[in-house]
Amino acid sequence: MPAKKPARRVTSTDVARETGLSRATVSFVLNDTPNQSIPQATRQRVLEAAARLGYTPYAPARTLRSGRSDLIVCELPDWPQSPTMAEFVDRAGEVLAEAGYTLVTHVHTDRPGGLGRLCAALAPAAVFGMRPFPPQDVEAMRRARVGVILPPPQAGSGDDLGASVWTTGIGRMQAEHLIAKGHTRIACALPDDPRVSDLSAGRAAGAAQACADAGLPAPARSPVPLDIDGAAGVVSAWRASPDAPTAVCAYNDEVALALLAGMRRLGLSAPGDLAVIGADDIPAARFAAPPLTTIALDSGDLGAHLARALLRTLDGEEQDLTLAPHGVHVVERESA
Amino acid sequence: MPAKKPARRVTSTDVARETGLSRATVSFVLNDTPNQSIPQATRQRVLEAAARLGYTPYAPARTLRSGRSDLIVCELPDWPQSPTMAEFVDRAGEVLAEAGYTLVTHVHTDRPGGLGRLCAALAPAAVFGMRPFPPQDVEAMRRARVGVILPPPQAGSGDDLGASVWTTGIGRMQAEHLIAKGHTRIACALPDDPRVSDLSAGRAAGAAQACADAGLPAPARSPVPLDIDGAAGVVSAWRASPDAPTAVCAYNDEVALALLAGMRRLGLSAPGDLAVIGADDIPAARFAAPPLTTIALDSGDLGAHLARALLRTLDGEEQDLTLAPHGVHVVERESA
DNA sequence: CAGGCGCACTAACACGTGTAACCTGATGGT
DNA sequence: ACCATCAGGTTACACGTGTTAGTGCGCCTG
Repeated sequence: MPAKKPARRVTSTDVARETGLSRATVSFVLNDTPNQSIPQATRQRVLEAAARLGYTPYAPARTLRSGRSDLIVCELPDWPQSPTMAEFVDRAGEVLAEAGYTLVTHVHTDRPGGLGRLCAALAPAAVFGMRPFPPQDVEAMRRARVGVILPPPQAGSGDDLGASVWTTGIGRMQAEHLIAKGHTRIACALPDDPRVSDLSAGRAAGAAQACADAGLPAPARSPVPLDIDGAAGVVSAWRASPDAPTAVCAYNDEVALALLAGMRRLGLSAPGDLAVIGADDIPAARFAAPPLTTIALDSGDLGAHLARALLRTLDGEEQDLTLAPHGVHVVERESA
Repeated sequence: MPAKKPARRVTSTDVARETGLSRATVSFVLNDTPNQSIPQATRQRVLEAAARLGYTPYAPARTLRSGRSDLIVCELPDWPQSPTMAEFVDRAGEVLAEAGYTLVTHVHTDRPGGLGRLCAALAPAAVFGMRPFPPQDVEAMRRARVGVILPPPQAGSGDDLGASVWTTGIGRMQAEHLIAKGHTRIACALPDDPRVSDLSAGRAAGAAQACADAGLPAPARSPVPLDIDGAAGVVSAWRASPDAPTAVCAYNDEVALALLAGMRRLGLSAPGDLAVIGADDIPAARFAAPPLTTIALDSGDLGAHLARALLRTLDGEEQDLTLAPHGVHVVERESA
């Protein structure tokens, strides 16, 4: 491997010259364009030359010509990413690759406009994420002629994609588990991180629905600081209140772990003094004291499912995107 | 907002027609090409029309013309991603954006070739990641004329980027902390996940270096299963061995949490019976019992630093990429 | 043997952009 | 009076690809 790089790109013109054919014929072979009669011998000759020269079609030119790129952008949340998330992206990418698309991800930043600039640079066929995009970015995507945007910008915050699976469904399942265990006074523990306020509100709303269905009072919502003393303070406040909750739905496993640590400091333990259920099933959950009961979802399946829905929408079918809560289930350990 | 979408892209021809100027003049204004005399009035007119029409230059065409794209790909590892990771990407993206580049990420998958296809589709200016790329992908990137690849493929696994900061440096600092606390018999706890075997080996090697520097015997390496019983088994085995370790460097916080849980099951506690130090400072670390001492690194700074090094390399400077361990430090809690 | 027809292939255009080269008046210097 | 210069533009080409509209040519058929 020489250090000098001539830096000359191998184009389809090169393989045309190599085979003595025209560039058009080469293109027909490489894309197996239908309604073209090309003898097997020629076909072989082209493929061989292409492989020998190491020809790779230049995507920008292809995109320019065809008007649409085969890229799909997935916006990753900046909240702590479980291995779950990697699996989600992995499976979604697999499904999309099968359909000829290429998946790239983009980590969300607080500065708005980043996603918009990205879409201007990529001209992707579709963009999807787990929560609604800021209007500024949506505008940029529209200008970049992005075909499909998920969740759709016009959907209210109540019935969009994020709400259906990652939020409402999870919160509901948390509360249902606690209710099945006999609890009647339930609280919701929310993080005080504003970045996830919409998500946490959604999960709490799901829990509230489950309580209403069971004829129970709506759960109180308390922000929980992510340090031991702060969490202990919240627990003390709960126990001092007139209708003290006996169980709590934590926004996620980290909030739940904070609560368990706070209880430990107060000499309390779960589930006896207070049952705690988390969400996401992060690896640390099983090592907590006591091991944390939580909600897991098979995000691999979810990713594949979502990707398929996206493909259908790209094909023009007006598709409703309310996802069935595929494989979301309770992982029962000891804390609830 | 009408439902009908004419789906016509706004091109620079449109703004030329709108202003009554030629397309070239428009281009000169929008890129403020030097050595062109354009009166302020015309300039204003163009900018205004561009804004009014919502013109966005079409990246594929621009890339095709200029030969180089402004994209840079960052391959994210599929190991559990701490918020740390998001911060790393965020800061790196910020620095690159200042220089006119756009950062996209791609989550690593086990199937090789994914990254290669991505590069063929994006034709990025550079690709960087945290560990060496498989040869198949490197070949694809070379064909796609990717300018800079980090870590460079020819570098051995000993001195590349990943080894310098994420592995050796961290392992060394773990061991140094334990040695400073008076420990002389140290063990290393490795995960049994093959995906991170190279990383964990690097961290263990760093710890071994520190021990050698202090004249201590090389630490034993034990794989730790990520469940309580398995971890407890490893701890028992250590204590039964003739030269039982008094402290252990865990590959990361999750392994450390597993060890703490295993010890708890055995009725042991840290740091009295066995000191445990983790790495990464995940949020759950501070909620462990006892709170976990660990190594944190300011990955925001690290990302910015790495991005700047990448930019220098793109500018042609032959840059050595051994990163100074920026802001890696011990977070001392109670477990060690 | 003229005409029609499928085969194998090619010439030429379009996509949207950046830029080098050229053009046209007006002005200034000698 | 004449050339040089310069402001303020425009024309034309290149980038690499996909695709439409042909173009010869051999073969079959009436």
